[in-house]
Amino acid sequence: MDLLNVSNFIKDYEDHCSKVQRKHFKKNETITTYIAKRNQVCILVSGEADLIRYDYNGNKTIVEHFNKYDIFGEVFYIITTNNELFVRAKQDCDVIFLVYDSLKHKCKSNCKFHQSLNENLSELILQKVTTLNSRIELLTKHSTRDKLIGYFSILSTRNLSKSFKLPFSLTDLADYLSVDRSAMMRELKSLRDEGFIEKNGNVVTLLYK
Amino acid sequence: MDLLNVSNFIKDYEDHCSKVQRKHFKKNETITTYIAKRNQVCILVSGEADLIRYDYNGNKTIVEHFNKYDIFGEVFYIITTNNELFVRAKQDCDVIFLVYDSLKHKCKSNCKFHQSLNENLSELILQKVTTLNSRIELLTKHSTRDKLIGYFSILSTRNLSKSFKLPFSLTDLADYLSVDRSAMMRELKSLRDEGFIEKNGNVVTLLYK
DNA sequence: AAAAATCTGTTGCAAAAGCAACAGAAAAGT
DNA sequence: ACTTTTCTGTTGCTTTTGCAACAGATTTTT
Repeated sequence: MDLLNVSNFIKDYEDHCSKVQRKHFKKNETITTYIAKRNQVCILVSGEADLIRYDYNGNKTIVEHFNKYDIFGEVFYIITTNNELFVRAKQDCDVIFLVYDSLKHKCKSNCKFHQSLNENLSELILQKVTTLNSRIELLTKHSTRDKLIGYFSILSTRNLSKSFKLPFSLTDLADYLSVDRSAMMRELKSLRDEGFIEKNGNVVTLLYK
Repeated sequence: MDLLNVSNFIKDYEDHCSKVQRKHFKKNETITTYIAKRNQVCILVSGEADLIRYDYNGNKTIVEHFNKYDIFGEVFYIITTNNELFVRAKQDCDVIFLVYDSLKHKCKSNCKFHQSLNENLSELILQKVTTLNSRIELLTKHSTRDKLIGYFSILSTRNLSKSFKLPFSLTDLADYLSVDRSAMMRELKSLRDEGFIEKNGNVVTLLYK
């Protein structure tokens, strides 16, 4: 599906349908907290945001990183008491809030946008599955080095370039890859020393192959 | 959605629609290999199966474990050349094969089952997302011990009991949790010695809380 | 029933990751 | 422009993980 289409759908949907909210968030604000049974689906219309989890030890994990038109929300989660999950704006963001159950049933005004969004939603969810699978692939790598290389090659592929900007600070990158920051820094240094990568600020360039 | 309904839908769909295949597999047979652009969606109708990945180092990972009515298939994946992904039957299995694109468009006979399956499919995909998110939660745990405890409490919750049967051999469990087998065995021993769990064969009982 | 293959449990040693702490750089807030 | 906060880069030390190897138990195959 074309991203522009999503945008148009959202615009139309918003105009015709109740149960849809659009909100603006400033940098660092909390967009939503994952609370069970809300059935919440969110679409990021502009900006960037992270889904963050703190577990019972206080360990922070960046579970996902969201860009324009990514969907997120508590419907996708089994909420347990051991975790606190919330989405934080990394820049100013616009977000559409929907209720999943209300999508499945027709709305009162029987609007055609309802059906359209419904169809598109399954496409968006499918995209989410592929994203999550890539994430799992990263996390199952056995070493910090393999995680770094794996993540870099994802970014490289996505940017169609050997050079790309990291969407995270290094501190956050460690939380995303689920590794110790100091160990990651060490590995990053080795990768540079061994000539695998180049790094200037938050721009990384792959030198291999 | 009720599982029985899925089953009925599948039965009806099969009877009315082309582009649907049902096949039987014996234990240890390969159900499917993930090859790009196939657009394949599979539904496990009976039996159990694992999605297995071998990376370029020959490292084996059990990416997912499938039970009755789980869906899987290459549509959910971005296939890279570094990986070999396939699904292996752990017992005799029955599997329905669909082509994702053909689901989105109406079939020639314009059958009502098409639409029904389509709707249900989005529900099934949503379920998949929640499963994958639980998996990510497991994999982001920092120690082998936390992974074991986390996995055990998932099984315990799912079985509504402090006791449950592991669906894996210990060798496979290590590949599923993405840890070294010997390290896992050590940790398992400590958990037993410290009185957190009990283990008889492949039945584990949680003793805490 | 015997042979082959796989799985479990264990160990010693090597390598990697985690922890804590700190100083300088950079960014954000006032 | 100055202050405060966060981020980067680094290190010494400890703990955990990974590797390789092996023997006995269990399961599967012939």
